[in-house]
Amino acid sequence: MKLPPLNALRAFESAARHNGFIAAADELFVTRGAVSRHVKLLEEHLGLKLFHRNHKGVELTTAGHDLLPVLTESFQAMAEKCGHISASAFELRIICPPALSIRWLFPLLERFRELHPEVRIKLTTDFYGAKGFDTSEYDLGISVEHMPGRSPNIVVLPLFSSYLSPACAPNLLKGQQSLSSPQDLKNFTLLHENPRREDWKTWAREFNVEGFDPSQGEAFPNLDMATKAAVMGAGIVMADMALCREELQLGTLILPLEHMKCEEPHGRYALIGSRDKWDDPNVTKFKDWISEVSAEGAPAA
Amino acid sequence: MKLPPLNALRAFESAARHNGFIAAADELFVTRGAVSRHVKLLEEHLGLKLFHRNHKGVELTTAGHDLLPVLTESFQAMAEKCGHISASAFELRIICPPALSIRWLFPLLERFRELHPEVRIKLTTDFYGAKGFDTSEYDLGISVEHMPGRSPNIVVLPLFSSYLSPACAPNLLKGQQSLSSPQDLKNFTLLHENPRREDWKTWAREFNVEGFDPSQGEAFPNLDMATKAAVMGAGIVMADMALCREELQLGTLILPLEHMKCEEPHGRYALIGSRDKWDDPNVTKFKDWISEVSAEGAPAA
DNA sequence: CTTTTGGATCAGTTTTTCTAATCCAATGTA
DNA sequence: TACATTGGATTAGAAAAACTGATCCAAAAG
Repeated sequence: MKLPPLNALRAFESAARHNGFIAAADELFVTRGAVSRHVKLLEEHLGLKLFHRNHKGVELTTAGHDLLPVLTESFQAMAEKCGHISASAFELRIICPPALSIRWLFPLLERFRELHPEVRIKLTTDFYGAKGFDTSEYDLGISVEHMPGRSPNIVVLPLFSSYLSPACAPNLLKGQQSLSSPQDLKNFTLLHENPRREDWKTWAREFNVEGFDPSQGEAFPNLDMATKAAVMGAGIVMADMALCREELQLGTLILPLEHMKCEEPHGRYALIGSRDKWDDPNVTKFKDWISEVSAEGAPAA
Repeated sequence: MKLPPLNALRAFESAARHNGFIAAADELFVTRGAVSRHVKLLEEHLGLKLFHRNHKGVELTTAGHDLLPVLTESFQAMAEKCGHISASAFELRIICPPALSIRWLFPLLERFRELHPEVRIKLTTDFYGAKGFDTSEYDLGISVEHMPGRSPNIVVLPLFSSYLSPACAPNLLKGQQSLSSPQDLKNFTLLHENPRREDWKTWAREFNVEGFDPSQGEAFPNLDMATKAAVMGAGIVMADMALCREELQLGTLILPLEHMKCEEPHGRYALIGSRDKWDDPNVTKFKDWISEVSAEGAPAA
């Protein structure tokens, strides 16, 4: 079956729903005549009357009653879906792990919003989860990314490197224990970001340090909290230098072994997204903006 | 949400389904340019791309993938429903009880088909069923109708009267038993149409006949069979004179009490239908035709 | 008896849509 | 390397569709 003229279907649907051509005309922003004409056209197309025309308004025929619901449902479904899709065109769903989010991205985001007020950013502050970056849930992700060979439809844009080095509150070193060589670490509590990274271990491996247990100490759900704990003097955190610049500047954290800093060994901070959406306008805006922001002020040089 | 231009939606749906604008253009009987334009328009309306344009054809974006199914389903549903409705416009569903159908309507119907070949008659030969004439299943019904006061949205068009009188095969009266007064009926087997009518009883009441048992005898599922049984000499049927004109003419049935004939006491043969459809073109064609046919040759005058 | 309500209709105009021709880029083919 | 082929984009002009606004009409309400 060939579909009747769609606009005629719509006019009929509206007229039937409102039980009158005038109401339909109002809804569709046209004149009564236009609606009348559309309905007539549809009736001719189908070969039967859809309305009984009484002196007072119209009333659906059996056929009209039969036809109405499927039209209403269909138009409704299409309108709803188009609405969602259209709304999603102004939406940018970003996922960023906690420390990076709260210590870096979040404060910057306001500037992006000023620059592109039409883009509605939905930021999720969390780790990716077991299956890695979920392209159906998020348009972009920001985190430390191991560059080579991801899934083929994932694109990675490197942003900046960061460096790992042990950090602690200055008071911690005012006691009996000194911390001038890595071996001294055995006398301190180590503070860990638990769920993902094994930064102490990698740092130790990187510098071939032995004589302390890099898994000893206390664990936190993310690096932000571990860092805060360090500020409070709870121990020594393997700090991500890009993420605690404020503490370092204020002097609430110091780097007792500053000469021993290694580049994030898992990779670099990067923006990732699906190839599909990589050239979407909003994604592009964000890409451009974040590249600039990263270049301008990020690395702990 | 305001619906995007419907024709653009259709063009996109077709293009997406075929994975190409050319195939869609063929399906919609337009040029490639038209499809291209429609899709572009829709994309502008939604504010995002629905296709990735590669050198070789097109490929749906995430948004496109998201949008396609609801469109396909909706258009499919609408097309199907319109198809059904449109087909029903050329259909006339008539129900007629067995004896009337086989003895009167059926042979005449060929003439109607010649006159209006575009109307597809679907004749159901059966009694109405417990709830009476079902306006949702049938457009028209033909049967004996008690005129006054039916359900308000049922219309009745009287066609012709018929008459009841006992009938039997001539041989039946060649035996010992004669049949010259109603009281003689007690010596014969009565033949009944079982399911609906109590014609013997009403006839007896009509003429105040006593001295025989009007419920005695054999029953058949309809009057056609009872009449045929009478022709075979099985007994005496309360014949509907309009429905056994052939037998009476041929002499295979006779009316031993011809002076005692009563008009169908339940009413007259009539066409009935729902008020809704009473002026539908096909219904009108049938009304006009059957009125004429009835007037011209029906009554057993 | 007049007004109001709700739809039908028509001529003329506006808007949309389509076509047909031409481009363009990539890819396979000779 | 040349060259046809494929599949989409683009454009101006032409054709078709849709809309308006005025006018009609019939029934019902005031």
